[in-house]
Amino acid sequence: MAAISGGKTYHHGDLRNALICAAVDLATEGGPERVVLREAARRVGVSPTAAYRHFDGRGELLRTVRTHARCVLADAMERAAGREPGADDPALAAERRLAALCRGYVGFAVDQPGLYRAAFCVLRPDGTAGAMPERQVPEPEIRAFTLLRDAIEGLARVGTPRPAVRPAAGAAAWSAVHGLSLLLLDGPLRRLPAQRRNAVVETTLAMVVSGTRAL
Amino acid sequence: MAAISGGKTYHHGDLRNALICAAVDLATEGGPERVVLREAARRVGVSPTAAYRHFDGRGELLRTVRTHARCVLADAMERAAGREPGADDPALAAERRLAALCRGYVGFAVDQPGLYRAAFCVLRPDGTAGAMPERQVPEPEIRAFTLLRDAIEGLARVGTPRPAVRPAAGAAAWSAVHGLSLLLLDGPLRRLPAQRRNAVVETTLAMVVSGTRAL
DNA sequence: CCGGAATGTTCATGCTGGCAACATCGGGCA
DNA sequence: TGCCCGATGTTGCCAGCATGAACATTCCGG
Repeated sequence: MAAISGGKTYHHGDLRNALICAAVDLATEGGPERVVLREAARRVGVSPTAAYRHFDGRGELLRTVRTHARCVLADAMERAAGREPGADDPALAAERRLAALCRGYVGFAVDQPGLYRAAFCVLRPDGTAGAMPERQVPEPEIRAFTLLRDAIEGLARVGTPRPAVRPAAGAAAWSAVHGLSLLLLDGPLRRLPAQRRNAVVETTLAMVVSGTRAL
Repeated sequence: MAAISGGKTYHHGDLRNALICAAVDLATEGGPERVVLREAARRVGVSPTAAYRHFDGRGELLRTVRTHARCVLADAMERAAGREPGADDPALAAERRLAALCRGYVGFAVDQPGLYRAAFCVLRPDGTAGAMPERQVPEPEIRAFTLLRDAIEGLARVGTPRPAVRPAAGAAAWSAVHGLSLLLLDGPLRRLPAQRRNAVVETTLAMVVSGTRAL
């Protein structure tokens, strides 16, 4: 992250990484719209156009930040689930794990609003608004989603009365925590005092868990 | 919306409204970030700075668009609920109404992605990132939310076993449909074929309805 | 040791938001 | 009736941003 020598050389040596770090910092501070090529370059101490040697443009840089943010989010969820004490009843344990993952999700969003928003910012493919499906890269799986889906599957496996696992159940749970996070961040639930906020989170989690069970 | 005479006069006569219309069109086409003062002015055929006579700046214009979009969203929800056939069983009717409202919500988001995103875009208060709580205008109630909350209250009133209506239940339901909408629009559920998308919507609705009942 | 490929820099273009000074119109008041 | 002032638009200007072209420097492999 930091260059070894203090002596400034013409070549930075690790510009790409340095730019990513700066951009992540920017996103952390002010969300995706704050991720600005010139500012990232400025912080690294390099001319703006230098970034073009390593990224196609602002979009590419933002995409990289987004990938990083998604990764950090999933890590936070796993950590939250890891802290959850086990339970003798496997069904209870599965429920607790799902709830813990969701809590981790929302907690990350609240603690790191900028990064969270960057994790799900929309990225215009490019200026050409034409047809051309071209790059049909299926887009790497988002680990946060995988975690939720697996937790729900686990819930279905041990649950009583062992509900059929609907393929869309993961998306439903994800919708709830995602929407909740955004409403808490920029939405109308923004200024909720911590106490009330917690109540909303727990209510939503209850809805998700029992709603999933009933699917 | 349109000026009566074709003859261009120095004074537009209804610039504020014309700008709002143009801005709404822009939002419809490309979401809130597309709402650009200069472009709106250009479409109306007026100089950019003229807009400053009617709006404090881009933020004000966007805020107006947002208000409009929220209103249109609520209208769409009410229309969707109105189309829903009644039921003899009041509990069933209440459930149907809630589901219909939710379907209207998501349907609007999918049909009008730009407007929907504008309806919930985040608006930096102003450049001054200082303290100064100042304008504590409690922000007008969002009708879409009110509709959901009332529907849930209605559900609780006639439901069996008549669950206590949790104050946060509305927020939970809102979270689900909001998150679902965003995941469908820009999120990873973007490219879902209509059939699969419908399945996800219905599953989420089922989760909301039964999850709310279990609260 | 040297020349090409990487990597950075400067310069230029075109977009945006925003401010100040100036121009024009139109309605109310003497 | 006529005139003046405020509302409304305009031109000019500046700063910040994305992006591309042409040029400079450095590093590394043959």
